[in-house]
Amino acid sequence: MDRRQQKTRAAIFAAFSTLLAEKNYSKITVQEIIDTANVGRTTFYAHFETKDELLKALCENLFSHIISSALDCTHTHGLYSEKSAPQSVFCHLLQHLQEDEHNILELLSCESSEIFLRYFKDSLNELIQNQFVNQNRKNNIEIPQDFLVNHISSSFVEMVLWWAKGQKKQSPEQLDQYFRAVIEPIL
Amino acid sequence: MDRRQQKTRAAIFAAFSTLLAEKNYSKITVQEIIDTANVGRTTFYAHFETKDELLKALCENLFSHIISSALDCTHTHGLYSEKSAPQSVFCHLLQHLQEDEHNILELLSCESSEIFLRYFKDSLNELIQNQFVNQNRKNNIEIPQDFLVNHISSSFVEMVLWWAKGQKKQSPEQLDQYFRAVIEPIL
DNA sequence: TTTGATAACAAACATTTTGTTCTCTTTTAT
DNA sequence: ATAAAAGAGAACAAAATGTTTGTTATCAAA
Repeated sequence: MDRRQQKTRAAIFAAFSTLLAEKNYSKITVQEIIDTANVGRTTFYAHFETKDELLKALCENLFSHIISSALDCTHTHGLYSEKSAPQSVFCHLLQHLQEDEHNILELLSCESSEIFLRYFKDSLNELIQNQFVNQNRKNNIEIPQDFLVNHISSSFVEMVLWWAKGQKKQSPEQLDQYFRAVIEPIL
Repeated sequence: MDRRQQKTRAAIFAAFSTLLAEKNYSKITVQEIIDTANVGRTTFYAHFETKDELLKALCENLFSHIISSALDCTHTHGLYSEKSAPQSVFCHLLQHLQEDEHNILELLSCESSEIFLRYFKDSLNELIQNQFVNQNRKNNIEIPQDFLVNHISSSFVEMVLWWAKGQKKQSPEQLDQYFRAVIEPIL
C-alpha cells in the first residue's frame, strides 16, 4: 500500500479519535475531520464514502486485535469452564484494554460510546456463543442458551463501561474476580 | 395547556416515533419530521429547540409512567429481597413493557435503540440504587455496591433488548424467572 | 359572543454541511 | 526517468438548519 495512503488514513483516524473524545459523533462534521487531519476534501472521500464508513473502519481497526487475541485465548483455555486455565479470557481482555494501545477505553467512555459498545458487544457475543457449544449447565432451571450468552457478554461490556467511567480504579485481576463472582454461579 | 399545543406536540411525537421505527435517529431531518407531522417549520422550533431536545422529551414521556409505577412497587414490595412479595419489581416492569402502550419496545429494538436503552438504564440504576441501601450480601467475596447495581440494571435492560429483538416470544413471567436465575444467586 | 392573546402557518432568508467535479502538483514504484 | 497514483485546492449544486416576517386561525375568558 502506498505510504501516502497509510499516512492520510492514519491522520484521518487520529483526527477522528481526537474529535470523538471531545464531542458527540453526530456533531462532528467532515469539515472538522479534514481540518484536524490536515487533508483535502477530495482525499477524505477517496478513502471513506461517508462519515459512517469511517466510524465502521475505526471500530474494526480498534477491535480486530483485541478480539482475535481473545479468540486464541478461548481456543487454548476455554471460557471459564476449564478450571486449570491460568487466565480467563475475560481477564485477558481486561488486561488488553488496560494497556489501551489505541485509546479504546477513552472512546468507550466518551459521549458516543454506544456505537463502540454495540460493536464490542456483538464481537463478544460471537466469541462466547462459539464457546457455549455442547456446554451444559449445572443449574436446575432451564434457561435458553442465547439468553445466557447475551447475559454474559452484555454484563462484561457494561462492566467495562462502568470501569472506564470510574477512572479504572480497579486492576484487571480484581475486575475479573468480580465478574467471576456474578457469572460463575449461573454456569 | 392550549389544545392546539397538545395536538401539535402529539403530532410531532407521533411522527418522530414513526420515523424512528423506520430509520436511524441521526438520519432523520427536521424537514421529515414536520412533513410527517404536518406542522410548520416555525411551529416545530417553537416547541423544541433542537432535534435532540425532542428526543429527550420523547424519552421522558415514554419512561415517566413505567418508572414511577415501578417506584411505587419497590416502596411496597422491595426489590427481590422480600420473599413474600407477590410480584417482583422486574416482573411488574416487564408486564408494563409488554402492554406497550407507547410503542416503547419497538423503539427499544429499533436502530437508534441505544439512546432509549441508556435512558432506561439510568432510570433503573437509580431505582435499584435506592433499594440497595443497608442491604448486605450473603456471598463471601466483597463486591462494590455500585458494581452490583450496575450489573443488575444493565442485565435487566439488555435482557429486555434481547427480548424485544427476538419478537417477545417469552411471557413476562418466564423472563422474570430467567432473570431471577441469573441475579438471585449473587444477592 | 365578542375580544385580546396565543398558536400555527407560509414563504423567504443566510448559513452550514455534504458530496462531487474539475485542474494542477507532488510522490511513489519500477 | 517516467508513468501511475495520490493529494491539494477551489468551486459547485443540493440539502438541511435555524431565524425572521407577516398573516390567519383558534382558544379561553369576560
